[in-house]
Amino acid sequence: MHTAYVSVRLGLLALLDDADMHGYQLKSAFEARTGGVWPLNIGQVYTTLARLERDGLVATSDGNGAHGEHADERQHVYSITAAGRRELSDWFAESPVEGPPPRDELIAKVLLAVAGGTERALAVVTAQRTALFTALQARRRALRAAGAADAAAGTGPDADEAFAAELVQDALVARAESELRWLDQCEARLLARRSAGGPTRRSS
Amino acid sequence: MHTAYVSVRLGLLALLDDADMHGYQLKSAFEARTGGVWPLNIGQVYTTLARLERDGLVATSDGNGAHGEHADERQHVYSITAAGRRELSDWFAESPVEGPPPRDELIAKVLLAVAGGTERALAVVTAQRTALFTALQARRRALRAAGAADAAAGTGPDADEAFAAELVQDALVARAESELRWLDQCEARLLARRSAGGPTRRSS
DNA sequence: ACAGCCATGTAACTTGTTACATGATTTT
DNA sequence: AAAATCATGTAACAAGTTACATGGCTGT
Repeated sequence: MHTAYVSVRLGLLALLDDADMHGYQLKSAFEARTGGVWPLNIGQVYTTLARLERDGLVATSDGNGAHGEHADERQHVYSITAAGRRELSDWFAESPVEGPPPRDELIAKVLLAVAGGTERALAVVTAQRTALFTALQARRRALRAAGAADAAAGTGPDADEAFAAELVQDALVARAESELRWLDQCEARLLARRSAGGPTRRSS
Repeated sequence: MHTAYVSVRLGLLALLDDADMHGYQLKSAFEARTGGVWPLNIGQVYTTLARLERDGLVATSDGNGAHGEHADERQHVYSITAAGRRELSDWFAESPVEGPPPRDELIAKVLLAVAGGTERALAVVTAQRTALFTALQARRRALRAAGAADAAAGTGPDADEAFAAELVQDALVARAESELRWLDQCEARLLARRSAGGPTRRSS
């Protein structure tokens, strides 16, 4: 496929690769697997499943096996198809960096603030840094909490979910730290530029 | 507005806040401002401008002022409106972390690979790390090149573009480094989990 | 009876994205 | 004259997202 940023679609596919499920289960599984940070509207599960079925990546069957008769209408079980498995393994193997990098909100904000002049850019950088710092502290707290939950869960039924939560909090903390460092770099470059007599307003 | 990830829409708005332009100029300006890493299909500029106009965030006028008569049809100049400025300054002020974090391709890939078992997850982590490392080296080279270009441009006409390229390469390098560190963490956690007798396949 | 969860789905909409058609102007 | 660049737009579709309608089942 040629479209780049498709987490829900391939996420559902990955869950179905692990086990056949129906829509409602997929919602819970998706949220559990992503440490609870990515809520998924149940409606989207069904729209996405319909599109996956349209594209032949999943197949549906009634829950009661092949009884036919008056099989329970409201229990559609989805399974991944061979084509779906192919698509999924392509996704897992695929390099995360081919073609242009995904548009990032923070990067876009800063770069485009620079278009409005050095002063505006500095203001935006400062504001974003403050907000990020607060968020980072919250994430670190969440990480400690996740660690405690993980220890408590041991190898119990919630261990998988706690493990996922830990991984995702790691990632969010790492990202926030990297963004903070980048904002510092931006500020330094902007200040250097201003004192070097650079443009304070866009030239053309 | 309630939709979260809108870089093109607000990007064009930010550029128009700096100066009135027509569509074709916006394409060049957007790409210049984003250091050339985010190419923008010219068609999208016009669709996005049409939507911005529909929403009252930009206004259009013919290029020849208010002549009326047979003003050049093919030179539409767009300007930001008061409502547009409000929207834009909201965007700049807005915290990057309210509500759930954006779905990230790499995080999603790893978390959902974990759903398929520890071994699969380890394979994905390794593959992604190798690819990322290669990309990181390329980015560092690009950054050195951007630095050289910046020095050469001085305060000339290309200085703005070179400056933007530098900022964006900083960001991409920082992100890649953070992702690499995270992948290391993931591997460590996965290995610890495996040797602790954790599940190698999803339980239910 | 009622609240709340389980379960399925649809209609409507948003932004992002590209392929295509069209023509003017400038450069070679 | 041909090629490249400037310039504008439309049609069509993908994926994400939510509000809403519908009903079964379970516990109080």
